[in-house]
Parts: sequence; C-alpha cells; structure tokens
Amino acid sequence: MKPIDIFKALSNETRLNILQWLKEPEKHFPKQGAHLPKEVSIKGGVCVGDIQEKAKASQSTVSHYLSMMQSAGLLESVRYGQWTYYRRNEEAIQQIADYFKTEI
Amino acid sequence: MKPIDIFKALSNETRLNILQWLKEPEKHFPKQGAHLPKEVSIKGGVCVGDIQEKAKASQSTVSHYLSMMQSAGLLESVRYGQWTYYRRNEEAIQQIADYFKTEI
DNA sequence: ATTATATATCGGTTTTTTTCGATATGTCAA
DNA sequence: TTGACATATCGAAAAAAACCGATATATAAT
Repeated sequence: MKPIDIFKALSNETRLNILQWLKEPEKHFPKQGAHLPKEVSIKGGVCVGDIQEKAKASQSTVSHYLSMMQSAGLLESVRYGQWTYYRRNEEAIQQIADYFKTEI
Repeated sequence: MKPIDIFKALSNETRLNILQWLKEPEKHFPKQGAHLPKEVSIKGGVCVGDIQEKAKASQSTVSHYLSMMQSAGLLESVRYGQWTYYRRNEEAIQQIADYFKTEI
C-alpha cells in the first residue's frame, strides 16, 4: 500500500466523485450492465463510457483517472468484451481506512 | 471539512512524515520545548525550526507546509514569543478518519 | 535603539499534474 | 475482412504545486 499515491488519487474532485458513485452503482448509473448478459454480472462494475458520461470529462481523461485509481488500489477492473468494468476494491479501501485510523 | 484539501495535504511525503512525527513529539524531537518555561507547556507542540531541521527542507517550504496543513485542519498552532508551536489537531483528524471510513 | 532570532510572506523558477485531441489497440458484428 | 465501437495510450499545452532565496514582520535581548 502506497499512501501517497492513494492520497494523490483522492485529491481531485472528479476522482473522488467516481469513487463515491461506485458505492451505489445502480443509483448513480441507471443504465448499468446494459451490455452484459445476466450470467456474467460484474457485481458493482460500471463501464468506462458510463462513468465518463457522468463525470463530464474527456474519454482519455477518465480512462487515465480510472487506471490511476486502480494503480493506487482503490479500484479493480474486469474486461468483458469491448468493455472494461471498474468497481471499488472494497478490501483495499478497508485497509486504507484502517491505515488512516491507526497511522495518520 | 474539505476532503480534497486534506488529501492534498497528505499527498506529500514530507508533510505526511511531519504529521506522523507529531504523534510522538518527545520521541522525534528530543529538544522539544527547550525554549519554553515549564508553566507554558504547549502539549505536543513543536516549533517550526525543529520541524524544519528534521524535515530537511528550506525554512520557507516548511513554514508553507505547516500552514497548509493547518488550513486543511490537520494541525493547529500556538504562538509563544517568537516561536510558533504546531501540534496535531486530534479532534479534526479523528473526524477525517471517520469520514474516510463512512464516506470513502 | 540596535541587533539577533523565529517565522511568515513574496516573487520567481522548476517540476508535476491536469487535461485534451489524436491515434493505437482490441473486440464485435455484418 | 471490413467497419463500428470501447478503451488505452501518446504527445503536448496549460494549470497548479513544489520549492527556494530574499525579504518582511514580530518578538526578544543587549
């Protein structure tokens, strides 16, 4: 765990929003999973395009944000066909919260 | 509480170090309180010069760091004579940790 | 009053981050 | 296999942050 990378990832409003939207994907991304056959349900995952639309930033920027958040450990991704689904890495986030509580 | 400012303040190694050093001031700043008459003990506070020496950055940089961390709510300061003592704002840090656990 | 010391602020340079459009890559559908 | 779409990566411009030395301010000591 690299706290500095994590805090950097969190110090941008759009990225922070994305992380929080992904706490309740159905609520914030009503179209969620439209592409997916039910049997491959990517629980809690949302594709880049849907996130981009809501974030109102360019495709390349959002793609970059997401991979930055993934490198930091906040998100994980699954590719299904031409789509990449991102979801929160709850285990890592939990660890970070614990780190915050005990080490900060 | 402005989470983005807090995360920005935390996304720098020196600033993160300072915050952690201040968890145990006596341990990390042996000279601590040398200037102070005992009756004005600034519990847990360390003066800018001592922090600067340990942080190995310029005086202006450290001063800037400290005021940035104070604006974010992580630190509080007390001036005693020509010295400014900084210490952790434990209450605020606790709130931030809770915010992290519930909102992030 | 003058000098010394601690900290804050100013002004500017360097480095990093943000952000985009263009392009590359990978996948699906016809 | 060609064309359409989703995402990733590249390269660059603009904005922000890092960081310093110089200077200002405030207090203390002589």
